[in-house]
Amino acid sequence: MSRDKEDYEYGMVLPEFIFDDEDDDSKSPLTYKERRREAHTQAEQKRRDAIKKGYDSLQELVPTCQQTDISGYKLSKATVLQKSIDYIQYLQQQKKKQEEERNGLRKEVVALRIMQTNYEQIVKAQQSQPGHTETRISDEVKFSVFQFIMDQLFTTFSTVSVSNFTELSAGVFSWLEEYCKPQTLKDTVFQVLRRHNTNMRG
DNA sequence: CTCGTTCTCTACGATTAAAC
DNA sequence: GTTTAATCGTAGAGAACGAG
Repeated sequence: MSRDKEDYEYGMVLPEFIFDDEDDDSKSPLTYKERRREAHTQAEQKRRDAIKKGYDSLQELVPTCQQTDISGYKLSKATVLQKSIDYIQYLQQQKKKQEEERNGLRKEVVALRIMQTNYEQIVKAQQSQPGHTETRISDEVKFSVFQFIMDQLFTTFSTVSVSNFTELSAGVFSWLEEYCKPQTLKDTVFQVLRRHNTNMRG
């Protein structure tokens, strides 16, 4: 491979084949310099095509870039880049939000599992109490008990003032204290059960 | 390691087309 | 008519890489 000294001044891009016929100018009408220039032009074109392809792919990927602008013209490269940046930032925000939501739900699941375990233990303890016998209580009796309790609560609640929130919350607290005590509710239940038994006998 | 070759990037001027 | 953005061809610098 022999080249003129002046050729080195360009320090340019060329595939090996360009130099193949260097010693025989009759094969090509183009000078060495011209051939180098053409090859470089081609390479540059190829590079620009790759960049263009990259912009096109980006535009296809980003939903906000998929439509052309109002006038119907293709979005500028700067716009494609800016919209892509905006979209990536939006996705990052979404991801963060979803992660927070997921963590919240996980905590909720843990709390609910603890509650479930507690309730299961309560049920288990009640079932294993000495003297406990499983007796079937009819839906009719259950409904009477429920109805009686609710009637009584409703009657007593009617004394609570609901004219504004302050009075309502104050009223609710004293109402709970007075009418929703376990002992009171227990008495109510016994009362209705007794009445039910009397009716059955009579 | 040096040298030659190839690849990649930047810069610049010219041109074109759309927007203002 | 001017401005702006995109595209093209060209030149040159430097990194990357393989051969010797």
